[in-house]
Amino acid sequence: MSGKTDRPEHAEGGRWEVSALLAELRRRISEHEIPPGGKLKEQELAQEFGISRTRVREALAALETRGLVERIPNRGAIVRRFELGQVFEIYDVREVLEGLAVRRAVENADPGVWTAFLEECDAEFERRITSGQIELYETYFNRLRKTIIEAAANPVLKAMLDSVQDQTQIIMRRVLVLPGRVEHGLTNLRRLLEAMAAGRAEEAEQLRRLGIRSAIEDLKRYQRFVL
Amino acid sequence: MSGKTDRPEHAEGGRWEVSALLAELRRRISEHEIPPGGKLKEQELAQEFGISRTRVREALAALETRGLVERIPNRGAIVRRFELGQVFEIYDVREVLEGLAVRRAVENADPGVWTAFLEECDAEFERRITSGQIELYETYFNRLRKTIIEAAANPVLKAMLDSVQDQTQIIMRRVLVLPGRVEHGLTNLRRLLEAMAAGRAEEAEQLRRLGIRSAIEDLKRYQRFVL
DNA sequence: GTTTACAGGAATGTTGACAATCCTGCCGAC
DNA sequence: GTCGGCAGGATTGTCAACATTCCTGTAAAC
Repeated sequence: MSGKTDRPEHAEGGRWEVSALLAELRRRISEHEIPPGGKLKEQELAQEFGISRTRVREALAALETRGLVERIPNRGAIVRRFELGQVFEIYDVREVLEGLAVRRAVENADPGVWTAFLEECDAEFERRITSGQIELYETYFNRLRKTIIEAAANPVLKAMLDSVQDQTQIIMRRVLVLPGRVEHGLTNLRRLLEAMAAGRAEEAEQLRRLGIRSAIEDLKRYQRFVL
Repeated sequence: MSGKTDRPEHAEGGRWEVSALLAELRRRISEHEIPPGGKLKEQELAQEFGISRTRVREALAALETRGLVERIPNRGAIVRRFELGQVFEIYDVREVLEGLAVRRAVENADPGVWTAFLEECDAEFERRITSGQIELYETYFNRLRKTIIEAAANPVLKAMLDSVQDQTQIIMRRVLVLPGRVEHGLTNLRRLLEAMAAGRAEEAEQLRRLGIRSAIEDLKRYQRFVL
């Protein structure tokens, strides 16, 4: 929707810029552009975005309460580093939240939406993914997930899911390349979409939770390679 | 020493004061000391706490990301006012989160903890509550809830539950006084504690969720009196 | 009587400067 | 050679002042 500002230097936006900085920092952290433990220097960011340090600090504080950075007094803000145990904690919560989202989505939305996703997920699609184009799966899955959360129509739920997504995006991307993971994920996904298209909300919720647990199992099994 | 803002000797916490202000504001909002829609003036708070407006602003920003206040540009921060629909949205999420907490608590903690709670919840206890001492129920329930969340041992889950608790404390206190609510709640609670003491995690989770849905049903039924 | 324009005051938004703290490189003692 | 102290620079924390925006009361016009 709202295009990116190519030039942060012309400052007419007032308060809009601090949220732009916030979104940009979220992206950089999620995309691993700034690695865990990386420092976020206030002056640097202030200069880059053409705003004052005070406003940068505001964005940093917001990132802290979102759990993306850690602020040590007098030592600045660093990108938070997640222990494996914390990832499991996050996914324990994520499992029930995503399940709720799927259930509400099935209850609210037209089944045709899910049928369309199901048709898109055909043999040719699977062949292309399993032959190496994993980013295809990622794109497809993110699109589906976004549609589900949208259909769930619960802003509180959406905010919490956004938060956990930010915190775990990188690590789950690493899980995607593990042997057999996408195949397993696709099988789960088809069953999930079938249940959703058929309007079986309870079953869909359970399948979604199963899919998440399955991914976590793979993470546990291969944790030495992921970290 | 003769300054207007001579504070006690332990006042040099630096960053400690801003979190103290944050906690105090959280309390005032939760306790309805500042009503929904009430304004939070920066200068007033700065003077009361003997700190600068900049730090007050920091606390206000944190409250905003926690969803407790609403900040309108150039018009200041007001305590957020919840529509009934938003309360339902929050409780949709809260249901699955509290359920998860109970399940993990049963899995982690010693069953004796729940037996103790169960014994405390006897006929005499119920008589005193139903004869008007509703605050007894509230205290007891909050204690149990805190124990459960503690036992669940998941900081991410705890943070989210704290957040929803802050946002709904007042409205659920109003629900407590509705006809038959505490009686209904106590019955649910006993069954829940029995399941927990017996180590039936799945059943306990379902019972906890049932209890929350039941409270929400009462809220729906009497919504004209609650709002 | 109602509406509109406008000035005065009050509150918020933003900035640059100053103070406190921490990290780094260097130097001398043992 | 290693350890501890010690400036000097860099970075964060805090503040008061200035700029901007919004609200309010007053008065004139219709």
